[in-house]
Amino acid sequence: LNEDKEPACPSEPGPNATQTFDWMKVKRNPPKTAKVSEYGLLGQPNTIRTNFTTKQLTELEKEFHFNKYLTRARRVEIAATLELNETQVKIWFQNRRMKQKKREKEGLAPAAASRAAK
Amino acid sequence: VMILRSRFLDARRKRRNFSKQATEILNEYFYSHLSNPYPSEEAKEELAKKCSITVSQVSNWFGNKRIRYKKNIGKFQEEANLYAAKTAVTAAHAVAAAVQNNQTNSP
DNA sequence: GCTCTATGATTGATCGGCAG
DNA sequence: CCTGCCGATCAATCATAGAG
Repeated sequence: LNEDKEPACPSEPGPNATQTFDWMKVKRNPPKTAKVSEYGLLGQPNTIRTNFTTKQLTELEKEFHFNKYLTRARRVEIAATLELNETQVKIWFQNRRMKQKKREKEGLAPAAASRAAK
Repeated sequence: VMILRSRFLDARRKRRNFSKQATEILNEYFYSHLSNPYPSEEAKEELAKKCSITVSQVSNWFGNKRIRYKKNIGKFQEEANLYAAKTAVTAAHAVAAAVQNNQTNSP
């Protein structure tokens, strides 16, 4: 189902200096958050980004305040309650921790920055 | 769908476009490093300071730039040539300065 | 003033590397 | 060998700023 394949790609030296470097070719594998069973095997189960519901996010957020890290048991419990994979719960906490760290960092730097700016 | 509207909670999304000067600096770096537009943490901090924005904003800018650039290289061709020429000039100046410095310091 | 595009930010998920 | 975490990044999307 993929029609990649550009008219020219290998060594296509454009007239100008702009070439096609490796980073431009990087392709991420599509999310495999699927549980390929259910519904007739069309080819496209869940290769898309999951949209968490407000309820799920609220619960996850609540749990995060309780514990920044999950135990295997807690993860299984939460995943079942919110109808998510253990992986999704795991990844959510991972991202949440990074977000937390980013905020703490951004929350302190401005003080020094505003000093010189203003 | 009703769930998606919860996005309104992001009041901080009241973004403000970066100054033209900041964008200029970011683009100069991007196009002069087009073979690998991934600034190190140190480079990001330096760019952030020069642009008067946060390091996160620099990261966001490069993230968006890289994705959008490769999504439609043709659309940025003009911009790419513009900055390529600009950096070529500054590079020439840098070389000239280096040469002169070399002559006066290492006889 | 409104429609359409450019752009900054957010976020679920991936990639590579490291530790256990 | 396998699993979780970190840091960085991707990729799609949201919401607004700005161009026409």
